[in-house]
Amino acid sequence: MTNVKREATVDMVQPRSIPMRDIDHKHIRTLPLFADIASTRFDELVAGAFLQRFPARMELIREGDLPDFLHIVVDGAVELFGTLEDSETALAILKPSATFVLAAVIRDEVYLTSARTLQATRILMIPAAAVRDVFIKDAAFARATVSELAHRYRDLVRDIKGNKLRTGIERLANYLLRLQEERGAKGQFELPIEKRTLASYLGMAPENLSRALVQLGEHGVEVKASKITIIDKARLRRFARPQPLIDAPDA
Amino acid sequence: MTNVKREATVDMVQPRSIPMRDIDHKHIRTLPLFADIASTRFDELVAGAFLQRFPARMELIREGDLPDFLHIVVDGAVELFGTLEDSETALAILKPSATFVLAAVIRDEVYLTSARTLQATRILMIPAAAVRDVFIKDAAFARATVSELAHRYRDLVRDIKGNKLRTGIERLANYLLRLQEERGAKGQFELPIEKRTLASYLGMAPENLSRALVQLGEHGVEVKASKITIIDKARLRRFARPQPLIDAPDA
DNA sequence: CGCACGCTTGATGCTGCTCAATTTGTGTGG
DNA sequence: CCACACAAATTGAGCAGCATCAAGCGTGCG
Repeated sequence: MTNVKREATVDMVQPRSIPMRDIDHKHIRTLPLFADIASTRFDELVAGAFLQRFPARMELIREGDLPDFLHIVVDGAVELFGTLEDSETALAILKPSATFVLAAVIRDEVYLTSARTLQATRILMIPAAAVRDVFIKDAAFARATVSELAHRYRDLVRDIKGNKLRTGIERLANYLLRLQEERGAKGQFELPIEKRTLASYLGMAPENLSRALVQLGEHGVEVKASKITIIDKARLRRFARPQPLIDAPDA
Repeated sequence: MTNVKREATVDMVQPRSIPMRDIDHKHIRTLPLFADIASTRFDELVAGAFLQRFPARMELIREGDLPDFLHIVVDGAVELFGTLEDSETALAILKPSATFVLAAVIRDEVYLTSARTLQATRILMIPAAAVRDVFIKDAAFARATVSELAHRYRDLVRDIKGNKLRTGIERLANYLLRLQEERGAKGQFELPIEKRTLASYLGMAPENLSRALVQLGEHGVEVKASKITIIDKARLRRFARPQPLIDAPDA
């Protein structure tokens, strides 16, 4: 269950930092979190925001620190992970337009998780104080925040259920089914992240993920490096027994 | 990790139901969720609310159903649990003044968890539609909801970290330390819930909880039935290695 | 008093972790 | 473009943690 902590291979790289007002923020504006907010309030958030580009494996935040910024993944991928002594475990893999550390920012309490980039990634960083300020003044933003948090809360509940009620290989099988849906239900697709990260997210040792992928050969899956082919979806579903209240049907 | 589902022993008991307007709601009014809400809005919530008394082991809600009410534990205790086929696992143990299914009510989506009473319990039930309505109209309530949800979210994150990074006996040791703090740091206290429920919450089989309690005899704990005595707290802490970012220092 | 249920204890086996060795893949510099 | 260096992935062997099955014990309640 526990993986040894990896050190970042890239230290002290100065990420490029661009003031938000200089860039196109139409896309950000359309995110559910900001869609209904008043324009003046949105400008307030944007005023102090920065879009930063980070290389892969860069630690973005560390658990225990107080939040300075709300983070939004613009492109790339981010891993949220928790540590205990020198073990760590992945709690979530975040893709574009996901926000993170919203709960810590709103409560102004220390981060419970650390975060690192999994690939070259651009992050929009909005000053925490501005978020809390607009949150107080703008009811639409407050409501959107609730909706976002409730959504995240439900994701965590599903994760916990899966972790406690299924075996590792079952979690893997369901993960592959979900991934296939995301990729437009095609039979063949690539794993979007490294296997060791996936293993950590699924709560298993990397060695066991390897073995589990081999085992799924018996259940309609073919694996070649990071290329997954689902040969017999019905068979895989029969093995995985996906369940709507665990396997995330909601957006 | 999985426990066989228990059937409720009490069926079809008609719980006593009392319209909220007839009872004392000063206490409810002071909960963080309602403290800053406008009086007229609070009356709106209370208008359709009911205080119901349930016997032990009564199923209150079932995962997959749509939310009719926001629930608040007035006294007694409630278990939130998730099921998969005929296994189940406890996700949370709720004590007085805890609210539950807030996320489902706000998003108007199906419950992800079921709930049952662990003892005779009174629950305040506020119609879901009223909650959503006031949530839209009252910014203070919206903000309080965020704070509550963010708090719950963080509790779940801590649970996941503990589940993935510690062994069962370590989770137990830390649970006992936390319980002792709640009970005013006295050396002796009672387990507040049945051991089988505790086992499920801690993610272990009831048999293993028994054995784990015996093992903790080596680490400063004495157990007699449900009476726990912490003989040597320093020793127990040395074994448990509690960690603030997992073991809930925040309210 | 006896039955039911929760708890305990023992025996056994599976799941999945750990350690170690090898192979594969990837990024870097020549 | 190739060679090298390093990280990731795979494979095997052994073992710890924990579930399961089974039997016996204690206690509260009808």
